[in-house]
Amino acid sequence: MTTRTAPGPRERLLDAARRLTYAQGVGVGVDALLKAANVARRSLYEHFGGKDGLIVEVLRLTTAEDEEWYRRTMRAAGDDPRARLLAVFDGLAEAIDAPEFRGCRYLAADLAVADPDHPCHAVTREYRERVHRLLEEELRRLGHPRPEHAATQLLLLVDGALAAGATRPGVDPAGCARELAEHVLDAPGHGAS
Amino acid sequence: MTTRTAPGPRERLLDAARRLTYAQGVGVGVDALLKAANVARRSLYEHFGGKDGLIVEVLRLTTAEDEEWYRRTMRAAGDDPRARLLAVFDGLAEAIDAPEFRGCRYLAADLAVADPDHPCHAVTREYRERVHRLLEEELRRLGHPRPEHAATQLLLLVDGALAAGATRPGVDPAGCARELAEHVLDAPGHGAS
DNA sequence: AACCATATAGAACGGTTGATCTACCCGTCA
DNA sequence: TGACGGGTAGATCAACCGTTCTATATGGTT
Repeated sequence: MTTRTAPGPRERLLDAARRLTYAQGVGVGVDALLKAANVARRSLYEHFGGKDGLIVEVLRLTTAEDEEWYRRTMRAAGDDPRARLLAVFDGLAEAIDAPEFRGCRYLAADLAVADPDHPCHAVTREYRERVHRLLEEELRRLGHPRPEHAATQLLLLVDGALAAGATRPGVDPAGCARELAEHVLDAPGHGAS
Repeated sequence: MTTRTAPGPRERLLDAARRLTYAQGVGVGVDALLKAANVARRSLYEHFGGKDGLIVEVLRLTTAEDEEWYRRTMRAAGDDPRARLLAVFDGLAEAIDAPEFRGCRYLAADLAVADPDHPCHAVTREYRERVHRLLEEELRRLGHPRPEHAATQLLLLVDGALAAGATRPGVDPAGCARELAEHVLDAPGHGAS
């Protein structure tokens, strides 16, 4: 039963780690995490087995949230598949404009963790597959002739927008990506006059 | 005078750092760099003042090389601006296919170094501006109605392709990006029949 | 031959890392 | 009342971090 009480050490740790690993990368020190979460050292190792376990759990949590963000964003955009897909880029624009925006946390994690067998890569990979399927499904509803290919293109635009948003302040990457996304959606062949 | 003799400690360090910081990120240890370069500890601090100095110098070096790569790739593609711009994405496909490919080193550096005042950010930022100008100039030659905007879009496609190439093995991000790049180049209004 | 800049090799520094451990505190439930 | 699980606080550990140091070797110049 998950009643609404004061958050325990586990939740505090997850919340602090979500913020700190995004702001400073997965290289944050354990001490900083403990201090930010106001949690005893021991609790970390009891709940997550170590720093790596905490990081992977944070990724699991945020991927689930972000996937839900895609669903919510599209749901709020109505029924038209085209509008729903373009709404993703409008939402992206907002996210990039946020002062704490620092790029895609999953790309950052993948680039920062050199070991290809580290469990965090499996989490990020599955997340991308889920988003890809989400987009693909919507493209199918739109009647797109190549939904899988187009989904890959949209995902590339999302990644590009997040990267540009993190590295080129002052431009409007989401807007740029949105224009290109329109070209993706307007592929010939799905004759929905 | 820079005759062709056996590479000194400085060059060996730069070469080792270029490889290791790309393979393992800028978080590589000094010991690993020294061992890979077969260089005495002291040489690092005499030549670069410290690890940060070495890293920044590596970024300066590789950005110069990569900018030259853009020029060379476009030069080899002939005179037609359109072919020259699309050739960039063909070259990207090759780079992504290379076994040692691990994404964009500059994006990785920007995401890994949290301190916004770290000198490495200035290097990467200037690099992106230079590439942007390169693309913009070519778009101008093409007679594109919005060369600056289109250059931003092409850069976004490049970043997206590099990101997707690093995180989604099996797909062909450069090919996807190339298709979208064609849409960018085909913007209406530059009446080149 | 003497000198000097430039290497190398490696000890040692203080600080920090992630992880383990002991000691204690407190609310719950038997 | 008493035991116990879960939390805190903090000492402690080995390992590693980037840096500085001394001592020594090498190669070219005067």
